[in-house]
Amino acid sequence: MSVRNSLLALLTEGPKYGWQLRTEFEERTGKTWPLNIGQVYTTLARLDRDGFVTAAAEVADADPSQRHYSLTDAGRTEAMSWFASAVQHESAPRDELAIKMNLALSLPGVDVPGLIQAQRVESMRTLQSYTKLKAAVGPDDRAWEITLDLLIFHTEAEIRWLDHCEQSLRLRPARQNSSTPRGYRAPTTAKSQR
Amino acid sequence: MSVRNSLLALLTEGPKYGWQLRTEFEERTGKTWPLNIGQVYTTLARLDRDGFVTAAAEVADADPSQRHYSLTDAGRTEAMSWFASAVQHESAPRDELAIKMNLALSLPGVDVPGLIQAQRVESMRTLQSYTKLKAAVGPDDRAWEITLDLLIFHTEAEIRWLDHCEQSLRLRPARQNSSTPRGYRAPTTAKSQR
DNA sequence: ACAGCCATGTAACTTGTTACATGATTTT
DNA sequence: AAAATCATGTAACAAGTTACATGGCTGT
Repeated sequence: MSVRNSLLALLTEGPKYGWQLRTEFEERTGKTWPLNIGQVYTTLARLDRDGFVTAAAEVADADPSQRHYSLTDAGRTEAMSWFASAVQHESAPRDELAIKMNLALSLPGVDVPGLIQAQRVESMRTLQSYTKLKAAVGPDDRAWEITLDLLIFHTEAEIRWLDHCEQSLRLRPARQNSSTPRGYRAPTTAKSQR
Repeated sequence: MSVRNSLLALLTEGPKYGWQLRTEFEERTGKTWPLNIGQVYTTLARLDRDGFVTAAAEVADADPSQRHYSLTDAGRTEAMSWFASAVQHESAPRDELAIKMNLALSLPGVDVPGLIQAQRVESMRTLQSYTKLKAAVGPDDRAWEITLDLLIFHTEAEIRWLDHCEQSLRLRPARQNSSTPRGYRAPTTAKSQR
């Protein structure tokens, strides 16, 4: 929903056209997340379909090649409620790293220490690149600065967690999979279950 | 790709059927992310289409109502390379909270301190629920435990970041939007620009 | 008999995303 | 004249997700 909501948010300032929305989105988020121009148009079309925006007929001094969109009442409400509501993390998108780690620990033959090390190398590389970028941020560019801060905080948390996992693994090595599947419809001929 | 990769990973242990895949996924990830059974079947169908799994013809002692799938060579390669590669965070999915904060700061009329406070309340509520859950984890359930640890680390990082933003805001309040859009095709009749 | 779980699958939809086609204007 | 930038849009696909339909088996 990020792109969708972002376009609605930008349109609270007044009618804007597709190319402009992309430029403003990228500028205001510190150029962290490039936005494909095609996606702007598909998203605008869907917002139009859903009644959140309409093509603005009259915009003063507008280039005729620019198609401006403006918020409907429903669109304005939607944008406001986005800002008013907190981002949920409980029923959040599946965390790929956590899932991977869990499965790696429960499957035989996966090199868990290797996985941890590879991920740590990658995360530290990422963290360093953020740190370098942050040192080069201009004094006025708060967007870029706080975005980098969040990314840094998250990456640091991830690295701490990797250390944590490694230590847990040292104390209690991964079992070679003795889990007995439960809860399935047992074959009538009892035996099986590897 | 999380669901897709997880199913491939689980199938490295041998042929399994849809319902079993759902149960094992949920058990091995600490029941953190419920997996709709329908999604298992749609994902399996797509994996089949893409040549990563095939319907396993012969599984000993199998209930005829259970349709087992097994990995193809391509599927096994895919699963292995998932474990071998690090999760990328640089070109990562757009962080909704960072985007929201940036837009809120750059738009007039958004109650940024209110937004921060609402998010903090939510994040602290989430953190507390994780902490309570962690206290109740059984000694054997490493999956659940490390998953909770990651969620806790991430949530703590987020709260610290919210504090950080608030302080930045105190030092340097949000401007009432004096940004002049640049880089667009200027209307021939110079003037405009709101 | 009926509820509930095990088990399969399909249809439909959402958001994100890219590749492609088209053309005007501006700069080199 | 060619290249870059501004500007629009469509087609098509990936992945996630839910709602619905269907049926067998198990326990009360």
